Amino acid sequence: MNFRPLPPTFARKDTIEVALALIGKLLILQAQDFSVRVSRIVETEAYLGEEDPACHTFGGRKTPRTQAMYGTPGTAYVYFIYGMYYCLNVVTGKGEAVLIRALEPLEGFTEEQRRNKVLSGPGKLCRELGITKELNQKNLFDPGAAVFIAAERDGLEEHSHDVIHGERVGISSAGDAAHWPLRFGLKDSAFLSSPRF
DNA sequence: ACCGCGATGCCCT
DNA sequence: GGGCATCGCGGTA
Repeated sequence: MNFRPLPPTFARKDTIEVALALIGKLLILQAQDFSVRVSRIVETEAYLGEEDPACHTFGGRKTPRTQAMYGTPGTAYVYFIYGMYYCLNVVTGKGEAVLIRALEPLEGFTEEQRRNKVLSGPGKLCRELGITKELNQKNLFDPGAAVFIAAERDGLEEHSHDVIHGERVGISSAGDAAHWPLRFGLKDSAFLSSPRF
């Protein structure tokens, strides 16, 4: 598929802007056997660092796990949750990050996988794509890497598209922060995660 | 359609 | 030892 690399500084912006800008971008995986899988980012969530009760770095926590979140903007933060799932984030710097919540399979997937929406959820997409701690702290904007983010050429990204927003998912114990509208989705996409916006 | 719950292991106190 | 940025199942309606 035809894609356009993004500047390495892509994620060096306000976290909410990055969460919005990532909608419509491509996540590309190149395997050792030269097979390629391409998907479109259709849903993200912003995590606003030390001031955000729902964020892993809330209160300035510097632990082994949160190390990646203080890395260079554009690095991957992959964490393990509920004993069986990984979740993938794009670090934006200073302890903030954007969670990738859902993808639309575009290339390198079967019709059945598309029908079954195997990438519609933060845990599901990592399971299906084989994303694990191995990817933690890797640069996500290097077109030579096994996993990277790029823009779609002559595709959705070249046209205007509407983004909807809603409350974040699964953080009910974070007080008011649970209601902050930091979840973003591609309007009318059939590949958004549960629960509905 | 919605709701409740169990699985399962790491992280942090 | 408690909690968790999830998911899919089984029950009730």
